[in-house]
Amino acid sequence: MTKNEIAAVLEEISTLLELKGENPFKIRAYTNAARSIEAWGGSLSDLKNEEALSKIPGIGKSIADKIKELAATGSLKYLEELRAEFPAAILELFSIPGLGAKKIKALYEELQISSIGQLLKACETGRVAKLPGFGETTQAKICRAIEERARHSGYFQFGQIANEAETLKSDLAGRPDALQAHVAGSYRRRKEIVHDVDLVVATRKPEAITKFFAGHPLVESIIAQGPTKSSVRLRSGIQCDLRVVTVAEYPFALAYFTGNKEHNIGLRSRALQCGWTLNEYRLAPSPPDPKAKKKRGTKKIPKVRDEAELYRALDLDFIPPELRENRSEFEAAEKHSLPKLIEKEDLRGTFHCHTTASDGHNTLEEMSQAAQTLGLEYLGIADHSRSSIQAHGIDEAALRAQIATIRKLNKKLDGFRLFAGIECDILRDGSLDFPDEVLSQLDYVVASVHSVFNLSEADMTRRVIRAMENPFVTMLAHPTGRLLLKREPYEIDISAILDVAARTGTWIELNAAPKRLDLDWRWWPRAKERGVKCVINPDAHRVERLQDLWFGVGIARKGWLTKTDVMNCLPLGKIEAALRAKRTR
DNA sequence: GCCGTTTTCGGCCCGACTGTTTTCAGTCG
Repeated sequence: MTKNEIAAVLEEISTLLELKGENPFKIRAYTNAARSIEAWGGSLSDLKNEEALSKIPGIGKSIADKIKELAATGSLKYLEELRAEFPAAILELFSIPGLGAKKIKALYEELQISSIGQLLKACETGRVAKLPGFGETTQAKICRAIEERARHSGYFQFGQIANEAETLKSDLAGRPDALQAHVAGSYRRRKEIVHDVDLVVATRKPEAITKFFAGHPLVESIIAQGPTKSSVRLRSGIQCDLRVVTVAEYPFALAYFTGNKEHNIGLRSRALQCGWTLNEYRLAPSPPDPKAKKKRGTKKIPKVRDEAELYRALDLDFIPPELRENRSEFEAAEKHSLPKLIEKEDLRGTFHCHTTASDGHNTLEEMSQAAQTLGLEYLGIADHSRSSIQAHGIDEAALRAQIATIRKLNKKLDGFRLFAGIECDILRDGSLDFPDEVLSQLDYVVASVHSVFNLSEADMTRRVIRAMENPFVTMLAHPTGRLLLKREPYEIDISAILDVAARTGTWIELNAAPKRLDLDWRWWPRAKERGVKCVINPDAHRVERLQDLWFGVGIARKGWLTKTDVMNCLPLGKIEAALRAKRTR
């Protein structure tokens, strides 16, 4: 049972309690616990440990017991009992926008509807519209939502919607009536998966901005539209919300809609301690609470013109959006110990790229040229090794030829350097796809798993560790093999992998391809603690995809990394020494 | 069900929008 599966169970309990009409705060306690587990950086084995469990915020005795039962047995009696009270398919009704617990309960109790199929039928025969609290409009909306649902899942990789988000932002910012415009929400926090795009615009003419937004060519349909808030569906299928505020309200709205929710609660409670209330529009004096035994503070409310001043007002250093996940950023901001996060400009080169020699779409020369255009000082070429048949892996002869070409090209290059590497398959038993004699000819080796994903956690961990113990292995690529929204990570003990990385000096890749973003940002603070070095690689199979490095930097920032944590921030002169040093450790 | 520099009991974020109502409940973020 993985961390995310446990979170999913807590989420399901919360939904079932909602259907039962339980105490809303109890329901929220389960949702909070689920989110808390998801966001938590620890490993699964810690979940069996009572002390570690009780340190996770939002988890008390009752939920801790349930998690222990889940971790130990893989099932939970309490959940089974709850499930028995409703038909299994009823939960899928929650995926229809506009349907919540109350409406689903009514549909179930009045019309015995417990699946999307039954719901569609009932809408088509007009029975839904006759229920109290429903109507013709609601019925038609449900029909449309069911059709919409068939077209997309509602979840998107960050990279899939980045273009739309940036286009809308710059088009809105370009309006003469827009005084400020920004993308907020999970996109701004650089979450790997987003399910909507939030935009905030400051203006004196809300109607003009709203009208422009609703008529934008990227907008496919309008979901809701009011004086300050509009929701639309974009062509990609993602929902996009626009909030229109005044200039004075803008910093509050931007912070509020950037979130995340737990971070906002943290900000609000800090405001309360000062005797203020914080919402998406302003800081205001807290209304007197007749029940309060003692008076709260009544500090004078300072002027707030931007987000930094908002954080300052709450006695905090500015917290970069990527860190706003309620994972100890408040403590660090209070103690002035937030790290100076890595910036895009800090990257000097990168190591994991493919060419037409294996399954890439551009030649060595084209990739080299593109890297120089991006302003990089070096580029490592790591084509697939011979066992990766599906990726046209190269054999020893082709590899030797590529090494020779790279050495020759380097003689012509000035102020830029190509490194000869390989993305070497880690075979089933943890041995590598080429013998050491071949690997020793290269400048570096990227080791990765591309086959036999279904080993047990112990076997997979042993396999990867064996590869990492080879001194010629410079870095471990995409350590969990996940493909976001497509393929689950294979079972592997990342905590153990990080220990071995620390011991052997093996760099761990942050694969910047938006479908991977692996190793996950939640692990990086732990990696850093143990002195493990990161390398941000685009895994580019064509020149355009070198730009994925940008996504990698976002995730590295989210993992609290600075430029000293990331090997490819080293300039050319130092990276060569670092590559050599890795082999002679 | 969780939590505590005000607390072991009594709080727990709250505003926007929609649709069905005729002053508000439900949903969403």
